[in-house]
Amino acid sequence: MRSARRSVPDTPAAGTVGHPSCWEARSANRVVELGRDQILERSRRIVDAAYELLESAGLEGLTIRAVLNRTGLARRAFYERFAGKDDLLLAVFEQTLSMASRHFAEQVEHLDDPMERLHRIVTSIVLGNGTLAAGAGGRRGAAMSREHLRLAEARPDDLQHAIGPLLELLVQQLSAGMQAGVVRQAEPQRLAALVYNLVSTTVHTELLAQESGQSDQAHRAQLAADIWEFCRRAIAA
Amino acid sequence: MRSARRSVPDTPAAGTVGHPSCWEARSANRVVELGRDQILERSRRIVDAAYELLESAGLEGLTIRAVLNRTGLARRAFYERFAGKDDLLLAVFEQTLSMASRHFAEQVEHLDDPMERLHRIVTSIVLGNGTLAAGAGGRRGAAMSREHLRLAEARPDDLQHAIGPLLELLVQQLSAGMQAGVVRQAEPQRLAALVYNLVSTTVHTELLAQESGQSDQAHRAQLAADIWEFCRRAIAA
DNA sequence: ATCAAGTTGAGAACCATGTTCTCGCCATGA
DNA sequence: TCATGGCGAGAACATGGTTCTCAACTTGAT
Repeated sequence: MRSARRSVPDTPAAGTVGHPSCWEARSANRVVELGRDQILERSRRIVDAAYELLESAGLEGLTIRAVLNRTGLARRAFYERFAGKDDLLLAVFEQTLSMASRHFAEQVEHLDDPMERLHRIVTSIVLGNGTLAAGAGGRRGAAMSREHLRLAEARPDDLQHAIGPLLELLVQQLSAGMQAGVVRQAEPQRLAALVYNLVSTTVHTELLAQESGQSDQAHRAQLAADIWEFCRRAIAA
Repeated sequence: MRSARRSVPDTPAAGTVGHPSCWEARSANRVVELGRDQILERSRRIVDAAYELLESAGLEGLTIRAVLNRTGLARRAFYERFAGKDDLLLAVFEQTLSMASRHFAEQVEHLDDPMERLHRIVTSIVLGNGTLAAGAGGRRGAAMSREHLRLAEARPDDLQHAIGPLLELLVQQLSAGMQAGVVRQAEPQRLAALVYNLVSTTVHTELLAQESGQSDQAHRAQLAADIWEFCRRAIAA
C-alpha cells in the first residue's frame, strides 16, 4: 500500500510539471496522515484502556471485551488495529517498559557512580516507582511478569524489542561500571538479563506470597535491600 | 441425600451393641480403603497424563479434555478428584518438584562442600537433569515457570507447599554453607528463593529467546556457568 | 440531489475450554 | 427381582478470543 505512494515521485511527471504531483502527494499524505492520526488515536485509547484494566482487574480481567467496553469502540476496531490479544499485550509491554525506563533514566542521571545508579534502578523497580512493577497493590507489574514467559515463548522477538529499553538502561550502567572497574568483566547483556529476571520475578513471587498486606512498606523495603545486596555481590568486580 | 445415611450412627443402637458398629466401621473402612486405592490409582493416572501432556504439548495443550482423552476417563472422574484445573496443576507441581528435589539430593549427597553441592544443583536445573526445568526441548519446565506466578497469585499456600522440597534442599545447603563459613550470613529462605527464581526464570527466558536450537548444548552449558557465577558471587561469604 | 462504494459500529456467530448436569447402564445387596 | 448408588458418556452452560454479517453513515461522482 505504501509502495503506491512511493511510486509517485518516480514518475517522470514529477520531474516535468513538478507542482501537481507535489501537492497531490502532499494532499494524499495529508489524508493518510489524518487517517493515521485517527487510527493511532484509537489505538492509543485501546492500549491505555488495557493498561488501566491490567492495574485494576489483573490479567484475568484483561479481556478484549472489557477493553472495548471501556473505550466504547467496536470489536472490529480492535481487530483492525491489532492482530490479536498478544499484540495488545506487547503494546502494553512496550509502552510500560519504555515509560519506566525513561523514568528511571531521569531519576538516575544526576548520579555519577554506575553502581549507585544500578542500586537506584533496582530499588525503584522493587518499590514500584516508575509505574513499572509492583506499584502499591499493583497487579500490572505482576501481570507483566506473568506474561513475560508466555510471550517469550510465543513472540520472542517482539518481546525482546519491548523489553529493550529497560535492558538497554541496565546494560549502559553495567558497561560503565565495567569501565570504571566497579563491575566485574562479563557480557553486559547477560548480566542485565539476569538482574532483570531476578528482580521482576522475585518481587512478584514474594509480594504475592504474603499478600497479607501488613507492614507492606517495611517488607518491601527489606525485599529491595535483599535483592540489591544479592545483585551487588553478583556483579561487583 | 447424604444426611439420611449419616443419621444411622446417631441411633442409640450403635452405642448399646458395641461390636456391630466396630466391624461395620472396619468394613466400611475397608471399602473406603479399597475405594481410596482405586480413586488414587485414577488420580495418579490423571496426574501422569497431565505430566506427559505438559511435556509434549506445552501449557496450551494441557486441557482437561486432552488429559481425559489420554486416560480414557470421563470428565466426571476428574471433577470428582480435583476441584479444578488449578488443583491438577498443583498436583503436577508437587509431583515434579518432589521428584526433582529427591533426584538432586541423591546426586549431591556424595559431595562435601555445600558450595559444590549448590553448584551441582543449579547446573542440573539449568541443564535439565532431574526431569525438572528445561529437559531437552522440555516444555514442561517452561510451563511450570510460567504457571508459577499465576499460582503464586491464585493459590499461594498450595504453591508454597509444592515448591517446598526444592527450596528446602537449597536452604539446607545454604545453611550448611553459612555454618561452614563459605556462604554469607543471611536468611537462608530468602537466599534460596532468590536463587530459585533467578535460575528457573532465566533458564526459560534465555532458552526460549533463542529457540534457534543451534549448538544448544554449548549455549546451555554457558548459560549454566553464567548463572552459577552470578549466584556464587551473590551468596559467597 | 442521488447513487455507488467504501468505512465503521453493533453485535451475532463460531470455536475452544473450564465446569456442571443429566441420563442411562450396570453391579451389588436386600 | 428390584431398588440404589456409582460411573461413563456426553449434553449443556459460561466465558473469552476471533470472525462475519448487516445496516447506517460518509464521501465522492454524476
